[in-house]
Amino acid sequence: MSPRARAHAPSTARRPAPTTERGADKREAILQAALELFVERGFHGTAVPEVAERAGVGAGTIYRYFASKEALVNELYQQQKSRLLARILRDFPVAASAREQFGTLWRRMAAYAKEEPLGFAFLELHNHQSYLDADSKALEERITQFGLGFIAQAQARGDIRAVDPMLLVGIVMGAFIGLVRRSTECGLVLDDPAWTTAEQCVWEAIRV
Amino acid sequence: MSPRARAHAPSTARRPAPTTERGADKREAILQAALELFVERGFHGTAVPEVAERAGVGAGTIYRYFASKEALVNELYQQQKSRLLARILRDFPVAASAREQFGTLWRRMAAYAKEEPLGFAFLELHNHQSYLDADSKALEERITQFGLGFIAQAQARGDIRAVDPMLLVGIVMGAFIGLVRRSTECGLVLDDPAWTTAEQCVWEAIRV
Amino acid sequence: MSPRARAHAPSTARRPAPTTERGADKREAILQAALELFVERGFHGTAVPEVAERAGVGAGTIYRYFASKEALVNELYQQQKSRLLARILRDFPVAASAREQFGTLWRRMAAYAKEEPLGFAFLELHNHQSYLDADSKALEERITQFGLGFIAQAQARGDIRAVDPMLLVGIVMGAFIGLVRRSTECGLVLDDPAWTTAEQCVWEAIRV
Amino acid sequence: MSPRARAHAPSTARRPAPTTERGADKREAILQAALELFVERGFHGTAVPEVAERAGVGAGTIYRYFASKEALVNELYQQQKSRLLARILRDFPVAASAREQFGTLWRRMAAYAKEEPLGFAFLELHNHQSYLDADSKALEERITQFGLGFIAQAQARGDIRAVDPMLLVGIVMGAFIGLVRRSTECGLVLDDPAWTTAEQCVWEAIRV
DNA sequence: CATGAATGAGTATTCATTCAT
DNA sequence: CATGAATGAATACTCATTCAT
Repeated sequence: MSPRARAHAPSTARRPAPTTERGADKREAILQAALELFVERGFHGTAVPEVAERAGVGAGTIYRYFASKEALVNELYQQQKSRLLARILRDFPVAASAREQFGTLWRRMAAYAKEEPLGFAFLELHNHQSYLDADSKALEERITQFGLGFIAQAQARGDIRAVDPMLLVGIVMGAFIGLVRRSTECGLVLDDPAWTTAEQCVWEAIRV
Repeated sequence: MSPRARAHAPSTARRPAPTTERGADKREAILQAALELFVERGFHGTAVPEVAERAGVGAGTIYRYFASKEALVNELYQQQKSRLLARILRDFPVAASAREQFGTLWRRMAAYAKEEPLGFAFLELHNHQSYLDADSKALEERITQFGLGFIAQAQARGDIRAVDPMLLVGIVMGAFIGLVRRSTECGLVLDDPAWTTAEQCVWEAIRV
Repeated sequence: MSPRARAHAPSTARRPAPTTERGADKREAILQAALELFVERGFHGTAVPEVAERAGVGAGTIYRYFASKEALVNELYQQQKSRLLARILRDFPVAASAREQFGTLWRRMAAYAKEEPLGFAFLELHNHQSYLDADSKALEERITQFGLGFIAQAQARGDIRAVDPMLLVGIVMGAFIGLVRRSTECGLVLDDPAWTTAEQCVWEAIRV
Repeated sequence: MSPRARAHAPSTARRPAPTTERGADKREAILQAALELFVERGFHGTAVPEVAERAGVGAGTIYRYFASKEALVNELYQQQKSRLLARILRDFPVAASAREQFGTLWRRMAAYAKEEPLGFAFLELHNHQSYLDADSKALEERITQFGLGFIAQAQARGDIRAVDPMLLVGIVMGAFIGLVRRSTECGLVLDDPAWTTAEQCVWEAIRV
C-alpha cells in the first residue's frame, strides 16, 4: 500500500456533489451511462473508461463525483431503489381494501418498469451481491420489511392467504420480474391490458 | 463478442473433449469449479486461474478442454439447462390433467433447485446476456417453445387461462425463481410443505 | 528531463513572480507548503494539489508562480541553499584562525539545522539528482568551490591536513549530516553541548 | 475495493522463489534492474514497467516474484543490508584493538562501496522512510544495535571517546557516506590511498 | 488574478491466454 | 497430455496541467 496519503482525495463513500449546473449535468450523465452499461454487460463486465466515454467525460472525471466504481454502483442502486419506493408509497391508499392495495402496488410497479426500463432492469435483473455496501443492503432490508408489514396486515384482516409472508413476497415480486424478463428476452408484449391481466392472475395466487 | 474480448482470442471454436477417464475427470472438475465460482462471484468476477486452482488442475489445462473462458461458461450453461430439462421431461405424464402436469413440473423444478442448488442459482440468479453464444440462446429458445406448447395444449383443453402463454410462463417461472431468491437472500425456508403451499398458490394464478 | 515527464509540459521556463504583497504571500505559502510536504513524502510522493491545499490556494494558482512542479522544487532548492549559504557567510571571520573559522562554520550550520529543520532536511536528507536543473546544480557547484577555496587557504597556512580538499569536505559535511540523520531517525539528542562535542571530534579529523 | 478474493494471488510479503534456473535468473534480473533504477531516479520516480523493461521481462512477470512494488523495494533493501553486514562481520577481529577494529570496519565498508557501488548508493544515498516495512526496519535496528555495542565496548576499554555512542556512529557513518557522495556527485577520487587517508582522519575524530 | 473542474496520459496491478518443458 | 511461468493488454484509479469562469 502506498504510504502517500492523499489529502485532497476524500475516502468517504460519497463526494459532495457540485451544485453548479454543469457539475450536476456531468454527474447525471455518468449515472445514466453507468446505468445503461451495467444493464447491458453487468458491473464486472463494464470498464470505467467505457462509462466515461458513453457519458462524454474524461475517465478521471468520474472520480470527481464518485470515490470508486463501487461507490458509483451503490449510488445508482440506492437512487433507483429509492425512486421505485417513492413511486409506490406516494399517497398509498392505506385505508383501501387489500385487493385495491395490491392493484395499486402492481400498477405502480408496472408504470415504473415501463417508464424507467433501464432502472428496473438494473435493479431486478442483475445479481448485486458482490458489490452492494451496507447502506444499500440496509435500504433493501427496509423495503422488504415494509412489504412484509403490509402483507401481515392484510393477512390479519383475512384478505390474503395465511402463509409465510416472505413466500408471498417471493411469488408476487418473482412473478412481476419474470414478466419483465420475458418481455426483455422473449418479446412478451407488456401493454396495459397485459399488465391488468397479469395483475388479476397474480392476485389469485395470494388471495384467500 | 464481449466488448472486452482479449487481443489474442482462441482460434478454434470448441475443442474435442478427450474421452479417456482421466480426461473426463478433469473436464468435470473444471466445470464443477467454474459452476461454484460463477455462482459466487459471477462470470466477469471469476479469474480462469481461480477456476483451475479450485479444479485442481493447471491453468493451461483448462484450454485443452475449452477454447476460451466464454466457451466454458456456455458449455456450463447448456449442460445445466439440459440437465434441468431432462429431469422435467423424463416420463412426463403427457396424458394427465393440466393440474397434475403443473404439479409435476413444479415438484421437479423444486427437486432440482434442492438437489442442485448451484446449478439452479447459476442458471436463474445470474444475467447471462453478455456472454451467451448462439447455441446457448438456441437451447433457451427450444425450452421456451416447449413450455409454450405445453401451455397452449392445456389452454385448448380449457384447463388454464386463455391468455398469452408467454405471460403465464413469466408468472410461473418468475414466481419459482422469486421463491428461490428469497430463500437465498432473505432466509425464506423452502422445505417440502412450503413448496407445496407455493405450488397451490401459483396454480391459482394460472387456472381458469 | 525526468523520464516520466508529462506529455503537456509547460512552455515557459520561469514565470515572472508577481510583486504585489498578496502575490508574494501566496508565493511564500506555496513554497512553505511544498517544503513541508517534500520533506515528509519526497518530491515524487507529493501531489501538486496537496501542495495547493496546504498552502491554502487553488491548484491552478501554483502555475501562476511556478511553471511546473519541477520549477517549484528547483526554486525551493535554490532558496534554501542560498539561505544556508548566506547564514554561513554573513560577516564570516575571514581573518581568524582555521580553528575559529571551523568552529564558526560548524555553529552556524548547527544553528541553521536547529532553526530551519525542514529546510535542512529537505536539502541534505533527500536525493535531488532526478529533478535538479542546471541552475540548481550550478549553485551547488559554487558553494562547493567556495568551501574548497576556504580549505585550500587553511591548508596553505598549515592549519589543516594537506589532503584532497574534497575529501575533507566529504568528511565534515558528511559527519554533520550523519549527526542530523541520527537525530531524526534514531533519537540522538542534539543540544548545544552535543553539537560542541561533535565539533571538537570533527575538528580532530581535519586538523594537522 | 473489489470483492473478488484472488485465491491464487498470495497476499503475504514474499512469494516463494521458483528454484529453477530460469526462475532464479528472472528474479535476479528484476532485482538488478530495480536496483539500478531506484538509484537513478528513486523509488517513487521509477515505474514498474520500466523495471520490467530493463530486466527484459514482461510487466506482469514482476508480480510472479514480488507481491508489489513495495515488496520488491523491501526485498532489495534487506538483501543489500544483509550483504553489507555479512561482509563486515565475517571473521571480524573481535580480539583486536579498537584501532584495528575500526580500520577493518572502514576497509570493509570501502570495499563494499567500491565493489557494489549501486548497492551502496541505494542503501545510503536515498531516503527509505516512506516505504520500508517492519522487517526492513527491524534489520536496520539490529545493525544499529550491533554498532552501538561495539562502540560501548571500545569506550569501556578507554580506546575511543566517552561520548554518546550514537553521536560517534553519526560522525563515522556520516563521514563515510559523505565521501561516497562526493565521489558520486563531485568527482572525488576514492582510490585505496584516499580511503586510507580518510580512515586516519576519521579515526582521529573518535579516538581518545 | 484566482480558481477548481476537467482532462487524459500515466500508475500499479490483474488476468486470459500461450507455449516450452 | 499437463503444466505453470510468462506475457502484455486491460483494469481501476491518480495527478500534473490547463482553461473557462
